[in-house]
Amino acid sequence: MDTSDFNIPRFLATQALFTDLSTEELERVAEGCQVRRLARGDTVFRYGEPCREFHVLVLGQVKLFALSPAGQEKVIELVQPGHSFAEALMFTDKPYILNAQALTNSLLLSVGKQVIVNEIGRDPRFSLRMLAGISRRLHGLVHDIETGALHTGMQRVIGYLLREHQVEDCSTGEVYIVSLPVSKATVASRLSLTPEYFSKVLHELESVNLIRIDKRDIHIVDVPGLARYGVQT
Amino acid sequence: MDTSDFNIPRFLATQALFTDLSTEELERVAEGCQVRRLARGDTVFRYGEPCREFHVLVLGQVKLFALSPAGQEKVIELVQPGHSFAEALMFTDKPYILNAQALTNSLLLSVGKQVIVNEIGRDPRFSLRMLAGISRRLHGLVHDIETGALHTGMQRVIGYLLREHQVEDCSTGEVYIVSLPVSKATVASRLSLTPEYFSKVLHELESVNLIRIDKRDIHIVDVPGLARYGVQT
DNA sequence: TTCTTTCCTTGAACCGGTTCAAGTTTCACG
DNA sequence: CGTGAAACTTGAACCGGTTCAAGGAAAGAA
Repeated sequence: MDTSDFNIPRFLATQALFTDLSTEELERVAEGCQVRRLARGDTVFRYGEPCREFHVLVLGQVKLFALSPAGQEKVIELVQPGHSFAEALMFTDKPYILNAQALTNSLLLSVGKQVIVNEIGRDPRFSLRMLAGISRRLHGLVHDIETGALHTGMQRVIGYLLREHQVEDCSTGEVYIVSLPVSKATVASRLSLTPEYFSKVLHELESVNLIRIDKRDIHIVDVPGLARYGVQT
Repeated sequence: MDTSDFNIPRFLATQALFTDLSTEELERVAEGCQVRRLARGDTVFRYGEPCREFHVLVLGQVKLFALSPAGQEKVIELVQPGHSFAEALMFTDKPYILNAQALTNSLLLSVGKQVIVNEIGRDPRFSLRMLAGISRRLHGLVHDIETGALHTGMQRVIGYLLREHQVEDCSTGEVYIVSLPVSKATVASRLSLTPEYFSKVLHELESVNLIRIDKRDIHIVDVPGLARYGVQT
């Protein structure tokens, strides 16, 4: 987690967006980048600030969130290592409409707008990858609006557990484990629930033997049963 | 509203996305387009169908909506003439994740994916306009998620009225008129409210003399008062 | 270890918004 | 016009989820 020995071009090459770029191109892009170390709680950007770059998280965790006038916070997205954020905000020439904050000590790579615009001018395939990336993000937001408006809290929790469980090791026999990446309160906000209600929902699912709660590890005991419990409730 | 005498290149030229294109380019793009007349209730596309084009509404009204398993519907967006939709879905090579249906008799221009990809290869400025357009859409969705999670029904209604009122003629002295573009039930769904509750909220606002309801015309009697009523309630 | 802080849980009261079930108005169309 | 369907309103009962308040469990720091 040291900024000095971090090889920017090598990291860029691992990103889907920058595949196919030659070594020279990668180095040129790296020129327009900036590496930042963040401590837990550090702000990456704030609502209203001008936006001249997008960000790729190398290590750690970052949350994107909105704040209500009253100060209440709604998590829009939890960013994991290897993922980027705020690409879209860069292209509208408008200030940030969200806040971003590190949830743990993190390493962040910020890519300046100019090098992206250059690359778009140089390679149409790059444009298409950029468009595809932003479109995928847009897909995700539409999905969130749908589930927010059409599903109950219970259904959103179940949907979250079932969507995330794929990632985890499926070799533990019949029991899948979802490790919550962050605090329960933060996951709750991501799902538009209060921490209290999220807790109640999880414990209801445990009481009917569909999951087992072990700190932040949720053991999914009965996957099909969990899916069924969603539609009826 | 006849398809035969509709000049595609001329219409394309009025779209922000296609500004700067030469007459020949516009004609080439027009080759990849298709004009469709739609009757009220006609489906433009359905969830799950493959997506090989995006759409520009020339005349009429179209709603984009999600359907819950139970058949309940949530309006994601109300499309007005001159506006486009489903650009983003085109770039992910995934099927439509929404449904689109005409609310009134409409005239629709569908632009094939191939001509867009061609244009991206030809002109980086076109890529940037495309990116800016999709990014703006993404902005809107983030805004919807925010207000959906952080604001009450009353606040969403007030926000809607205040955002829309700008468009209307501001010359009627001190009274602004917002004409609901579609049925109250549809606007309600757009705002994630039941028709019943939307009605109650509007009539509450009328009872405290902040608005006057005249069919689909909402006269905003007291703009600052309305804005204030939102924050306190 | 012990202290402190943060995170999580639990229960009871409460409320914003929904549902259901009328009734009324509006409007398109013959 | 009149008539039927669609759109809108209204009230009462209900419920999913929030709020508030308190206590308990984990995790870090000293």
